[in-house]
Amino acid sequence: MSVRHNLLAILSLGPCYGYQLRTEYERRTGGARTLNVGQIYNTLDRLERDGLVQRAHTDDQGHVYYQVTDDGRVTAERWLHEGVPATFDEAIERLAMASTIAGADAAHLLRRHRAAATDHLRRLSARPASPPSSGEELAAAIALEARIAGAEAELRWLDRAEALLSRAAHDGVTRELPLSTDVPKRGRPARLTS
Amino acid sequence: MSVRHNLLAILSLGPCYGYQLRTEYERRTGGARTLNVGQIYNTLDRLERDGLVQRAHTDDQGHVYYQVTDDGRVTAERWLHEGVPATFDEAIERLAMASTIAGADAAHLLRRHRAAATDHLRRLSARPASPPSSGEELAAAIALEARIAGAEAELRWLDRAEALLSRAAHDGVTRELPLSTDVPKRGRPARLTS
DNA sequence: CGACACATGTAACACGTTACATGATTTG
DNA sequence: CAAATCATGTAACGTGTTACATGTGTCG
Repeated sequence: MSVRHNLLAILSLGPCYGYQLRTEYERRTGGARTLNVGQIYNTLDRLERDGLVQRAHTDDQGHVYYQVTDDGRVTAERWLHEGVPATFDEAIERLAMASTIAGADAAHLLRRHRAAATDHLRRLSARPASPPSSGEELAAAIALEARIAGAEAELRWLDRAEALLSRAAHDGVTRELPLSTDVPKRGRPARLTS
Repeated sequence: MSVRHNLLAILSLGPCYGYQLRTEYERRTGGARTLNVGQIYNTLDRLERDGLVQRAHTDDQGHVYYQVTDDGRVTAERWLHEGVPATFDEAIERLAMASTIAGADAAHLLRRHRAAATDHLRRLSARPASPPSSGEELAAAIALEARIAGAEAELRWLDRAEALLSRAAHDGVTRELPLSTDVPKRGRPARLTS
């Protein structure tokens, strides 16, 4: 449910065509993942099937634009702001995407994530840490430590992210990224002359 | 590729029937995830299709046993010991499973994980941390910090896991879990008389 | 012209998830 | 008998991944 929601969130900024979504996706996720182009068209078909996006116009260069429906806008909004991310990875995606979206309350989202992560960590730490006395308990202890370390990491990351956000605000950095306006040029790229 | 490999690793300990695999899976992963039974049969079919397991005998109670093929044994072995887990989650699964398997060199696996994680963290930290001056850089910085925090968590977890393993060895805890021998009883469970 | 990036799409497949059907067995 | 668990399976669906086909426009 990740690519799907990310694309929907981008489309909520305005109509895009498929190839463009790939660029926007990478800009807004720190270039962590690169999307196979085919998957974009796949996902657009599925979003359309579910009534979250519609085909819009085709421009004079043949770009096929899609736009969110009302349903899609609500869904994107909910994905960004409601509920609690189930995994660290999902939290990252949501916050990175939210930080680039005008109107998204990244600071609020961050606080909600932190509350959830704190709670999660508290629950994990609640169990008594008597040393494992069987192979089964040992495996469980190893897995439990992993979840604890993950929750701790999430909290530390949220602190650093908050610092980044407030520093950026202080420096007057405009957080929100509008859809890119520079039109990619087709054809073989000019040779680098460095 | 996770359920698949875990089931294969369990089967490399000896023939199992489907429902049994569910129990073994949960014992060996700290009960983190509970598997829908249907998925077991699904996965067994796919493993059989790929020549990694075979149907074996059916016992007098109707339990349908599966056993690994030679290919399957090699694949399980490789999954546990070769290569480097791509994600934190995969590292957890592998180490927890390996810790319960006789003949698996958990300590060796752990050292390899640590080397990979150290390297990964070093690469992530290499980039200059000049404060982001655009929304795009901000998103990238947030994502990067997440990856760094995750890598740090993995290292800390590996330290704790190593401590758990060596403490268990010192305490004489038998790490390896053989396939459970207690036969589950069918039928409605006896009422708790606490 | 040939290489290469932009651009759209199709088809097949992998894995995971869930709902459902079916039946045996044991307890209350 | 009714309820609950053990146990096997089937069918459908969702997302992600990849390979492939096709075509356009530009640079060298």
